[in-house]
Amino acid sequence: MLHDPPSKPERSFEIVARRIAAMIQASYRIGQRLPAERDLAKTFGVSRPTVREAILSLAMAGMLKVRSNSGVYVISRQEAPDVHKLEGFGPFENLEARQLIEPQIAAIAAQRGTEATFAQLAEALAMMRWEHAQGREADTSDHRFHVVLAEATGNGALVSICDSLWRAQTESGIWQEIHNHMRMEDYRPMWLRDHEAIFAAVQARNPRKASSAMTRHLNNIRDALMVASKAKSMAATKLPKNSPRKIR
Amino acid sequence: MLHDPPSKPERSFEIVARRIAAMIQASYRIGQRLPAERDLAKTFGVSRPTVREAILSLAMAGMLKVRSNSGVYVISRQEAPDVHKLEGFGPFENLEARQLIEPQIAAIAAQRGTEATFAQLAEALAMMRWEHAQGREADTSDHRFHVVLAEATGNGALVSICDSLWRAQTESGIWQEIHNHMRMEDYRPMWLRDHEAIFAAVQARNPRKASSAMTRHLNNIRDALMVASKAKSMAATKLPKNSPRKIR
DNA sequence: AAAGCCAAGCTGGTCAGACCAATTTGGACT
DNA sequence: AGTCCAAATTGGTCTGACCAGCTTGGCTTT
Repeated sequence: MLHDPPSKPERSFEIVARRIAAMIQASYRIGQRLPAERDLAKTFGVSRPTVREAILSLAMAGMLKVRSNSGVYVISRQEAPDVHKLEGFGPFENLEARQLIEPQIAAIAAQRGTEATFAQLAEALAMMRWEHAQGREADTSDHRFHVVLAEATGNGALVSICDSLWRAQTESGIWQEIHNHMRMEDYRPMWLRDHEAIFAAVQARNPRKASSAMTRHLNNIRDALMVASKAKSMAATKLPKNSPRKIR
Repeated sequence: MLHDPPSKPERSFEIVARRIAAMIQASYRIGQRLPAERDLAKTFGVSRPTVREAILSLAMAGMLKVRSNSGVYVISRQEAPDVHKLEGFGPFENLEARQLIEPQIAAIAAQRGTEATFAQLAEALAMMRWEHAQGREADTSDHRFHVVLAEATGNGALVSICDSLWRAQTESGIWQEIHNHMRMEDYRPMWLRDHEAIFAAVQARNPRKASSAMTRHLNNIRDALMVASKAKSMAATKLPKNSPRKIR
């Protein structure tokens, strides 16, 4: 009851999309037509609108092609960015990998970044401030900031890795648990300052500063994570239940 | 703009999506909430499912963020340029990522490696020599060598990344093509020397030497790749006749 | 018998209305 | 003034229906 599903309220079309993707990878060839929407709906036990949303998402991911009044066809057997499946590692392992890679990404971004890059980074920062002002976690903007930085390298492999690591970290149950046991408000100014420093260094086209700013940021995350991890284990031993929940 | 007026039955959600995007760029700020789906449907004179599909497409494009039971929020004023439709990246992008990561993996392996690590690396090297003696490509042993090195870091995330990058590289069609256009025999002694140097540095627990040995190795791969890539493109343009075509 | 033609049926595209669950909000109560 | 609860709001999903273009199979015509 306490620990059953703090789970992800996943939209059902996402589940259906994954099942369709799996079905295709298992037994469909390129160019082949999928069953009709109505049949898929019956197969998966959902309504047609849900199936339509799943198909649309896969079409946008470049996996399917919808031809009106004809059918849905497979145009690629691999779903876009699931190249790296990083699951089952602790947040500390994940963080170490980020510490290895992201400072260098920041350095390259400082060299190769364009005005468009800076604009997108500034956008992410603006959104982060807004989310913080709302008293909300800035997960979306944080994700976007790091991915945009990776995109600035022009290297799709690095984008994919950075994206995977970020997702794996925030989706880890431990990470979520920890967020419940610490006052994130105390850290938000630091997160914001970290990102602003990275942005400034990148925009100034200073690779070394960008790299060290990113290193500092990730070190701060690691420190916070260690504090929280310790607090959590202590709380687990001393507080059986009824710990004051933060609003999420 | 869209020079296809006659027979382009555009799906209505695409029209709605464009209108929403225009609306946002005209008068919305980041973080701001959009009107409710029902209101948008009324505004644009379409049904709610159509609005939902439009919102979903913009969400997948990284422009909007949907929060259940709360609303739809602007996270970027511009549509993210084909982030999700990476058609797979070239071998050079892949190699650059490896150049960023693997030297550091080697350095960490030199610090944390155990006797078991050294034994497995030596095994991989022995296999490599044997495969070369057989006149075969040493892909299996090469793969194993790099993965074992990553495993020596004790970080599962790094193992996964290293493994993914290696697979993506060798599985890329371009990589395979190139192998057909160059005499790999000429390079094998170099590959072997490279790996032996890495192994020696790791076993000597010298992180700096391990890192630079790995860098040298990857630089050699890059050079060979460039030579082969050039040779291939020249062969394609200048030698229509008598080029040893592979049967496809 | 072969060629062409047309209607019935699939299939995606869209619409309308309804209910649910989670979030938000505002007022009532303490 | 602070707390707490219930109603309103909002996205999530379902049902069932109708439309328009493509497909197919049978039928007519040559």
